[in-house]
Amino acid sequence: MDSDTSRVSSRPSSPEVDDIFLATLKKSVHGFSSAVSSTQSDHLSELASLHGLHGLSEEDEESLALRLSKKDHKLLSENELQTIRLKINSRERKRMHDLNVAMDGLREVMPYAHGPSVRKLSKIATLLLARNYILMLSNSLEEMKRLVSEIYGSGGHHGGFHPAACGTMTHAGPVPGHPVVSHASHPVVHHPLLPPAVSSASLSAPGISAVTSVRAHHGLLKAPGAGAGPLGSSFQHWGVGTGMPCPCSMCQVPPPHVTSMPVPMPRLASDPK
DNA sequence: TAGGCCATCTGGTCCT
DNA sequence: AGGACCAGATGGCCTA
Repeated sequence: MDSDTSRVSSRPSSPEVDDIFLATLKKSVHGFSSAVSSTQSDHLSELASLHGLHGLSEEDEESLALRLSKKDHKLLSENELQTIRLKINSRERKRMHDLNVAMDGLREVMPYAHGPSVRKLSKIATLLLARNYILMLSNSLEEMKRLVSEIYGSGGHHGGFHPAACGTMTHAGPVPGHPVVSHASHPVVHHPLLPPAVSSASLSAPGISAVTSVRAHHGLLKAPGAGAGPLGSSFQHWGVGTGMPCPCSMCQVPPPHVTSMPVPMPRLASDPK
């Protein structure tokens, strides 16, 4: 959708239907259906009359157009077909709009600078960043588990720790040095998922420089370091104050299986594509 | 002006 | 059969 706020305002992802319809008509005049002499309602009303239907509302006419048999479709004029096409287009727009909403939701939870002065991540950058973020969090979790095992033994026993102690530790908030610290509420951060060139230096630059840098380094987003993950093995996970991992069960959730390669989305049926 | 990003349209394919 | 999904084409907007 939009790559910056100015484009958000000037190019909404869901333009008014009237505008779209007018644009479509305008395109039709220059396109395949150049003879637009009467309204779609007129044509559908005529067709409805053929089917013994009268006094149709606009919605009725639209649904009628969609329920017509193939035989009826052959009888449709270009305008009726265009009405159906508009309906299909509308659905597609809605689908893409929903996709963009989901993409915005993903951007919101990404550890990246947000705000009116910062350009939105592009879709591809958002997806690549999300992937690296997930990999990084998975690696962090693995590291946590490893340290817990080292400290409390292989049995994973909590020892003298009481769950109440959890509230005073990592659950209270992001620990300095932890990747989560560079979250949306911190506009200027050292970005854990990006190469140094696009981390603190780039993000601290005003305006578009941040994402411009991201775009200039797309390739770097694609390949997290093998084994060490996006952050490398030297990443510091634990609180500076306590230096102790949280031993509670929440911190020991089995990590998801992480692969170093993108996992293809499952397509339910056999898809030759 | 070229390139990047995006929204939209469109036709094809798959699924329910 | 209708809707969802997908990918290619197209054109607009913006930035360097």
